[in-house]
Amino acid sequence: MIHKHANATDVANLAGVSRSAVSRTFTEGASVSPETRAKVMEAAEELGYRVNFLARSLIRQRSELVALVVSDMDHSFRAALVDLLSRKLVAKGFRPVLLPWSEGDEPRQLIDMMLQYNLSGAIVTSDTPPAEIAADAARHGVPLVLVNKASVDSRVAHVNQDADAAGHLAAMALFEAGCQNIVYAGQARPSFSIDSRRASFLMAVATLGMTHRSTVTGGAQNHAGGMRAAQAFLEQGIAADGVYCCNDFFALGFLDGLRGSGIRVPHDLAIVGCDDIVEASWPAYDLTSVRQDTDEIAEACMRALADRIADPHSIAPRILTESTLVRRGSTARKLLGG
Amino acid sequence: MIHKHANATDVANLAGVSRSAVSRTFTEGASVSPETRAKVMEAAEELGYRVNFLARSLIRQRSELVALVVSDMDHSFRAALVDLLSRKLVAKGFRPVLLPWSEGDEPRQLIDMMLQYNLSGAIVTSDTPPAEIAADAARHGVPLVLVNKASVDSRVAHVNQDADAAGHLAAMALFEAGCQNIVYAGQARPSFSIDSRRASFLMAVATLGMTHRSTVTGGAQNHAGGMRAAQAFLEQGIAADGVYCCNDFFALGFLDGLRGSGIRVPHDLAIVGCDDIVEASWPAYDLTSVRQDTDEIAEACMRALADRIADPHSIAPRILTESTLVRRGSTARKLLGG
DNA sequence: GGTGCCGATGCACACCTGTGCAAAGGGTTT
DNA sequence: AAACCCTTTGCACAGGTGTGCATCGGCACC
Repeated sequence: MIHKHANATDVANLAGVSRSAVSRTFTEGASVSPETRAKVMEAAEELGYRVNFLARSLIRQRSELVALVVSDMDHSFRAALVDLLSRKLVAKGFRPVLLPWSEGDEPRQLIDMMLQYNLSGAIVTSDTPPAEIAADAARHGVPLVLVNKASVDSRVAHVNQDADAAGHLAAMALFEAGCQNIVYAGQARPSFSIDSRRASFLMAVATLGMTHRSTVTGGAQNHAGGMRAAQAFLEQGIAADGVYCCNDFFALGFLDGLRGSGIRVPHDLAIVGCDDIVEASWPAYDLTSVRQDTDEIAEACMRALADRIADPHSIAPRILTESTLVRRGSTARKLLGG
Repeated sequence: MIHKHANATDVANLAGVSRSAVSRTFTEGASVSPETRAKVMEAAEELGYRVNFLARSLIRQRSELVALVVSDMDHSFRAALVDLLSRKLVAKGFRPVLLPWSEGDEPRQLIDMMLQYNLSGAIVTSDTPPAEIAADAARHGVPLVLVNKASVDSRVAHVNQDADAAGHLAAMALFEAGCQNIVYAGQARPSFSIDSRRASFLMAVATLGMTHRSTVTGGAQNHAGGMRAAQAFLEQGIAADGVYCCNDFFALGFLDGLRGSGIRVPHDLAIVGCDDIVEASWPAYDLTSVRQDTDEIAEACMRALADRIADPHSIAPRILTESTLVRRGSTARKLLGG
């Protein structure tokens, strides 16, 4: 048998109070006497009453929904971040709406959603820069948090990896491993987070007295791209003893691309990645990596979102997240006495 | 400047028609003359009008929101499935609300959501069986689709891997590799999808004349669990030439756990996993696997959901998804002339 | 006892849309 | 010309809730 879902009016009738009393019972900070609240709660329990959030959101002009815009979810760094973000959002009473993003998608979809659902906010971890989205969000007063993206609007919050520190850590790892001739491996297509890490890495390489020999690219920033980059590296016969890859996924592909070539890691070639995804720690790879703490990033997103919701018109925060170096076998040359 | 979001009434005034005409213009299958529709569209464009889905959902008693309940999103099979599901849902006009699920979470959260947001439906890919959820969903007429879970209610749709076929394929892969003495490796905690695959695998092992030597376990069904299982396998000195792992993530850990032990894969020991996650194809592992086609699963979920929405009171469909064997190096013993 | 204050309560409006119903209008058939 | 049908349109109600405002009752204080 299908129960018709109970109304606030139904509860009010059963409890012998006005509907306002019911509403106030379920509204934080409203003024209700303990006795009325008790009566209401009892009646609500009996009827299985639940506040209708659609109606609540309609009148409050704000829903508990938060858009989670994400591309490349098959990348485990992204998957881990989405997992953490959705957990933290739910813990705070929000509802994350997952909006998968593909290269070349119309930004209209997100803008539509912001208005159609009175979103509480949106968190964007996609790599393609949706400039219009930022402007529209700001114009309509929808809190927006961008992760690892170039800053586009002073009313939009940003959570970015400290690219300078990250690039420096990567260079330092290769330096400590005794490297002199460095190769940077990454994708061809420009991307804000990747490009800024690359710039600061190259600067640190120079500062530490190492030489940037060459840059190899390999299509997308994933495993296949890394394999292709390794192939290019081998074919060009570049004389290098250290490689920094744009991210871990790519670095794992690079390592796989070297298999069977006779080049030994780390003895002949030290390798460093970025992100510290879980696969980097697996024995088959044992990859040294510049760790991005997904928990810290997610936490920063929550802070930024709360800030925007509390005061949407103030200047938006820009939070820098720290990176740490996780030393593993792929840069252990010195320890091996090489 | 913050635009007050335009009303249907605003659009009606600007277009010189009634509000009903505006509503009908944006309602599929409603009766509006082409001229009125044109006038309305023009006015809507000018005001940047968008239908408020909260109000629409409120009156239609049904929102476009679909709950996506998922645990272990750090498992790349799950991440890939969630990615596909959310893409397909969005393509059909739904909005996936991500509800991360942890072992031991209260099912109340999902039930609340079903009623508070007038969900169009829910897709559950979590492993822990929320029996109450199924009953409540059926009682309130909310379409529910369970993926790889035991059947709990005839009004709930199921999308399950054909476990018999999958178990048979795994056994066949080991048989073709020339194996005789088989070990099953998996987690200790019971799980419907894993357990049913195990049962049919063991039956096929017997049918093909091979011997099930032993079962080793290793905590959770992830990489760490696989490594621990390999350790146990080595310590117990089990005489086996073939291993079937409960899933790929676990199998990769098992392979990593064997490194340095002197056991060569596939020469001394053939290994088969299940799921065919992307990492299985990486050269470092080159794992033979029983493939679960995530696209087929996601497509089946969409069909099941559509079926439930169209006719919530009919008997729910049970869709079996096919598995295929992806042969790779970890069972290539015969080809090597071993 | 009168006055002022404060918390609790109910009324009524607002949030924004979909749709049944009746009416209107135009075209076709008898 | 009347009768009929079909498409289009507007009115008004429904969906379920939050909250400002006025009212009311009780309590403290002078």
